[in-house]
Amino acid sequence: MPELDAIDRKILALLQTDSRMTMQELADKVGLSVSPCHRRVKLLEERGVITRYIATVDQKALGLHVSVFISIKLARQKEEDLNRFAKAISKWDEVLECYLMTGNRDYLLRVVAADLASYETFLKTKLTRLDGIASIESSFALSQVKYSIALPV
Amino acid sequence: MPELDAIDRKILALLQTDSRMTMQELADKVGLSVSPCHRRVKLLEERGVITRYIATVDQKALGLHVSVFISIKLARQKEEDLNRFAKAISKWDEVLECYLMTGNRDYLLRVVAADLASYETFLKTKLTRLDGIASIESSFALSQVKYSIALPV
DNA sequence: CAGATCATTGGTAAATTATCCCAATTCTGG
DNA sequence: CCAGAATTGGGATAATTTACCAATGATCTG
Repeated sequence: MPELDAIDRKILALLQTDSRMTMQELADKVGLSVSPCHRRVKLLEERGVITRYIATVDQKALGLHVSVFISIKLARQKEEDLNRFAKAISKWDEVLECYLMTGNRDYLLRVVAADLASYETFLKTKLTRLDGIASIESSFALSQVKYSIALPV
Repeated sequence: MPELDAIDRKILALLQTDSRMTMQELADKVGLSVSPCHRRVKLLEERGVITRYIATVDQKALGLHVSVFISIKLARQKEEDLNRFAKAISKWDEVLECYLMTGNRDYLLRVVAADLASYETFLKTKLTRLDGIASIESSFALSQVKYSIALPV
C-alpha cells in the first residue's frame, strides 16, 4: 500500500471540510489539473482511505437538545458478553458513539435525545433492559464546545 | 419555520448515509420525481438543516491508532475562563470533540493521535501548557464499537 | 552520465448529473 | 363544492464528472 503524499493529505483535508466543491476547485487548491486530481480521489476511495460522502445535519434543527455520555460497566467481560452488548447498541440510532474503554468503566457511549423525557424512555425501554449490565452512569453535556469529523492529516 | 415532514426526514436520513447518490436515486427512494426532491434538498440547505457535505476518512488508514477521552477540571469556572479554554482547544486538530459537562468534571474531550508518543507530545506541548487547568484525567479507548455521524430523524 | 522504462500529469471530448422554468396536479380553507 | 395556494412533474439547458490519449517528468540501470 503506497504512502499518502502531501497532495493526498491536502485533498483529504479539503474533502473532510467540503466534499461538494468541484474537481476544478479542488484541483486548483492542491495545485494540480483536474485529471490527476480526479484520479487521486478515486484511488483514495478504492484504497478505503475515503470511506464515504455524507451530509451533516444540525442537531438543534432536529430538536435534539440533549447530549449524554453514559459510562457502563458489565457484570462480566467475556468476549461473548462484549459482543452481545456491541450488537445491541449498534442497532439504536440514539447511540452515536460507543467505545470500549480501559480503566474501571467498560464502555463509554454518546447518546442524543430530543429532551430529558425521551432520554428517560431510551434508558427504560432499551438500555436498562439489556442483560449483564452492572452499572450505568449518565453525564449530561451542557454545550458542545467543539465537534469535528475531520481527522488530522 | 416550517416543520419537517416525513419526506424531509427520509431525505435527511438518506443523505446522512450517502450524499453522493444522484437526485434521481434519492427521488426514487423517497417517492418523488427529481424536481420536487431537488427543491426540498435546497430548502433544507437554506434553512440550515443540512449544514455541509463532507467526505469521511478511515482513522486507521491515517495511522491514528489512539483515541483518548480527557476529563478536565478548571481552577475557576467564570465565563472568561471557559471562553479562553474553548478558544484554545478549538484551534487544535487533535481535539475532535469537546463538551462542557455537568457534574464534577468541567470538560470532556475526545482526542486522536497516531500513537502514545504523539499523544504525550500533545499533552506536553499543548494541553498542559494552558493556564487555569486544575486537573486532567485521560481514559483510553481500546476500540471503537460504534461511530456514527447520522443523527436520528 | 546517458538512455530507457515507468509513473504521473494535462487537455479534450463524451456522458452523466444538476438546475431551472412552466404547466399540471393536489391540498386547504371557506 | 369552489377558489387560492402550495407542491409536483417533465423537459431543456448548463454544469460537472469521467475516460481516453499524448506529453512530461522521475527513476533505475548499465
